[in-house]
Amino acid sequence: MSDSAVSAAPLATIASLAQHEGQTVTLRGWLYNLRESGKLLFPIFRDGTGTIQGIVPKAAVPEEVFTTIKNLTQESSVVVTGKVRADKRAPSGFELDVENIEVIHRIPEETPFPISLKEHGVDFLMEHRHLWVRTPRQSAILRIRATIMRAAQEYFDTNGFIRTDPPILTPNACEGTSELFEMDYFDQEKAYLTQSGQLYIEATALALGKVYSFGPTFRAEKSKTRRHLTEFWMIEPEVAYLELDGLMELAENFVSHIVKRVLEGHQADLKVLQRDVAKLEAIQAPFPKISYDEAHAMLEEAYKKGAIENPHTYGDDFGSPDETYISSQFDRPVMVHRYPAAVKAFYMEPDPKDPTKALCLDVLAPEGYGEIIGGSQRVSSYELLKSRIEAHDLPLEAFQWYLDLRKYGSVPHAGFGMGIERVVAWVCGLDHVRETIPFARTLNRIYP
RNA sequence: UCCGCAGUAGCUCAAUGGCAGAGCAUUCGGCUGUUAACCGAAGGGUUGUAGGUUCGAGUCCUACCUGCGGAGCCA
Repeated sequence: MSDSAVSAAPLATIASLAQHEGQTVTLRGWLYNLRESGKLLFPIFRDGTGTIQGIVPKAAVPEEVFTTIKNLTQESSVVVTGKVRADKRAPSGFELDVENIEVIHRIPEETPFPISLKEHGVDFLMEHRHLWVRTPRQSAILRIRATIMRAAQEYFDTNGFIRTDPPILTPNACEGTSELFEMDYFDQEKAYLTQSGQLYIEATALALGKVYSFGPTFRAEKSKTRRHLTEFWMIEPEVAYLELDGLMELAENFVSHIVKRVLEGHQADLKVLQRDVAKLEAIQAPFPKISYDEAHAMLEEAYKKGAIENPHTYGDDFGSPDETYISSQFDRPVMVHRYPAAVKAFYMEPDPKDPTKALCLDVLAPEGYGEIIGGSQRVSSYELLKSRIEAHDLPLEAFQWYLDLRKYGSVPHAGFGMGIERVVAWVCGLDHVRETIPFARTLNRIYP
């Protein structure tokens, strides 16, 4: 096991082994699992890009190499040298004929790696999230998350948007509704963690035309559902002179682009997740668009057929089961627009054709995943906005700067926010958003 | 906050009010094509906490703690 022998072969990653068929390469990673059959060992290695099974016949390697591998423990870190060989029996199509190994850190058997290959409960896994992320499934999700974030930014960056990041510490509620995380801001003041950058990017949109923000947002709501985190990432475009129709077009092109990028780069990961790829391939703009009234009619029909448990009251927002039903009726995301203004935020522009409705949209992901995007055209009239702020009992002083935007060259403008974790959950086919972020923050967990 | 469910070996789970068990993990032994390998053996327990009922409680009752699922709210 000389170091020179180990380092002599060129470095490779497991994901790129197809390019190294027949060559001897060096992999740097960890032991994922070890099976043995007498004088034959089958160590499976992982390196963050994938997994590969090594083959170690006792007769083919020095005694010391065989013994070292035979005594390895799960998740011990190793540098392995071996020859890449195509093999039909291997799930990835390739195997590694191990020639040499260097153990970087061997986990003692008294303290085995806690996460075995067998089934575990949610609480145990979340308690060991720092180790859980090593498993193939979790790694696949995190790689797809990275692509979704990159594709989202790429779409805006290549379409003339300027990224302008709003503050994370804010002086007041953006919408005056959700619960906020509060903290002391030096001596006299309170500060709050942002729940949306929207109001701030309305300001930068009027400066730069097309902008977006991307960062973490915080909600102190005591929600405990598969769709909620207390800390989540949101990407929000805001565009001057954009109206509702244009906003819907932006949303469908944006979402289609993201799904396309995942399909291009993550076939292997989607396979690990056992995702039905055909369902993702159907995600192409344009998306179906229905009004709140039409959605309400669908729900009435569904209730008559017994497809949903409770009737939907006209005028109310849609509940979680309502959204799930509506979205499950389409093979691509459905855009629901023009909700009753009364149930929506104060800053949404009323529909000139029916002022009781707001020029807003929700995008509901298919397969019952529910809302991934919420957005609207914003009130552009100073007087209307001022009266709305007052009607919602919001402190006028705090919104003075926001009102200024309507005082100096106000224009129609619109934007939306997309929750990254919900998109990851949908694209990966997961049943809970806690697996979509490296370290989820939920109502009952802030560790690890 | 409300409704429902659950806490037993490191993990996943059994156990009619009557001796606390299995699989995996760990250790030892066997096996040259295994795919969460398999076969044999060993070690491993204050049954979430505090009370109560009972001859006897993992099991029944009360309170609390922790977690899970759902609702509301939202992305």
